Amino acid sequence: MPAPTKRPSYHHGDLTTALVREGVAMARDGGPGAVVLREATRRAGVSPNAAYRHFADRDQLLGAVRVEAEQALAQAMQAEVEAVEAGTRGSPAELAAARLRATGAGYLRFARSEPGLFRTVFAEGAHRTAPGAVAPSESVASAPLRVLSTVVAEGTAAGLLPPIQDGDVDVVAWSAVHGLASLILDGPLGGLPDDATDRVANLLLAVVVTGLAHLPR
Amino acid sequence: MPAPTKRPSYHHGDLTTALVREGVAMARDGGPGAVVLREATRRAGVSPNAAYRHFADRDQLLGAVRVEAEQALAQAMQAEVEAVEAGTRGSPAELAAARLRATGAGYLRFARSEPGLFRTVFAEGAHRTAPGAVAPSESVASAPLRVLSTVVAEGTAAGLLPPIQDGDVDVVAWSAVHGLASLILDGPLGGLPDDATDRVANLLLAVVVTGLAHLPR
DNA sequence: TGTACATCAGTGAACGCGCGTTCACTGATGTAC
DNA sequence: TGTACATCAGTGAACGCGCGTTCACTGATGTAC
Repeated sequence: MPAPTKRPSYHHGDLTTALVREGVAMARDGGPGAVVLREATRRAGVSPNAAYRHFADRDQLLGAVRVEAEQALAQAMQAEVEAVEAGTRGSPAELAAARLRATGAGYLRFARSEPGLFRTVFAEGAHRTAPGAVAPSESVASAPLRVLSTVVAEGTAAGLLPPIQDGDVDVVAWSAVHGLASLILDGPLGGLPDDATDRVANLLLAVVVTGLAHLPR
Repeated sequence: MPAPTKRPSYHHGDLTTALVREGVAMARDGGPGAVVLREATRRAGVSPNAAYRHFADRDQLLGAVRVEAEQALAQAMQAEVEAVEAGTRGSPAELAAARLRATGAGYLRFARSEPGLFRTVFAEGAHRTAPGAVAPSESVASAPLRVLSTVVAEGTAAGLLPPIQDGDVDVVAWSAVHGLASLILDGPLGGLPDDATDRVANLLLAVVVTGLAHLPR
């Protein structure tokens, strides 16, 4: 581990960015609990209380880290979706199905390759809202949800998915992959070998897309 | 809050049981993080270190609490499954489908009504296993998984579910409901009004059962 | 271009927190004879 | 039935931990005139 590089002047320059960057590094290694304010300042080569010029408290720093993690997740999903585009084949509905599966596959890939960041997205208290708050489809959606919603909208337009209450399909699809990710990361599926995990993931994606497509209309 | 009742003798009598009971109460109120060893002894009217005659450390106490939570979850699922039995109607496959949906509904009901206990079942580190550990279907299954597996086996026998790799259907079904539960408890769906949650839950259960039933064989 | 001064971004030292856990000890219990 | 003694289940006091956070302060910067 490199010693914190001496900064040239008394002022850091961009401590806000530096603290978030160090926070993301900690989250990547150890999840949300590992995002420790004092450690972030240490790594940035600054005294602990310097952080309070930039964040009201530790929770606000964690919030900023969470946003980064969320964007990384969205990018992983988007990348997987766009990979489908390449070999365009089949009917619009078939393409839409492939893209929907890819969205889920990207989600699962990210959860498995970046467990710390994934857990950070769902850090305790991060989503605590007052009862009766607006549904996700009605509020400003998070970046990952926006990726999913777009793909779902295309699937609906292509006739693959049923034209039901806006947002419901998103929640169903999201739940399925999120559950598998959770059971792998923090549940009894953690010890599953990679090939079994892949097999189950593919089955899950197939079941959800098939189930949505075959729903009574 | 009642003061700890004076116990008649120097010896407690059944401190192990008492500590687990208090631990469960704390978990119910605040999840796994709220299971505090010192507080458990306080409530049992005993000095903190007395706990160490019964548990090696705090983690072992939490483990005992987790087992209780797991059994409560299994009971909630089982109760919902058995409620279906009452009005027997339709083909064996239709009955099996109803029972499978009931299993999921019980899971979701428990997660929503006992969030603290539900979170405790999946407490951090609870399921941490060495890589390459056995799959859940091969190991001694947890009580909730046993309930699910039984219902899935019936569904397979009834021809509702595809005869694929043993355990895979369980994981798919489990993932779906677990994901919704997680998104509600710790994710962005927390603020959803009850009726919307119910609607989405029913949709999810329908999609999974439909998807499994319509899978290419 | 130079200076006065408000403002901003750091420092250094210290707190309190409440926990899990350990040490050396004592009161109560049950069993062998 | 009584006593000696090993064993078990509690007590009381104390540690160290590392954190988040606050206080009073100082060095650096930029703007008005």
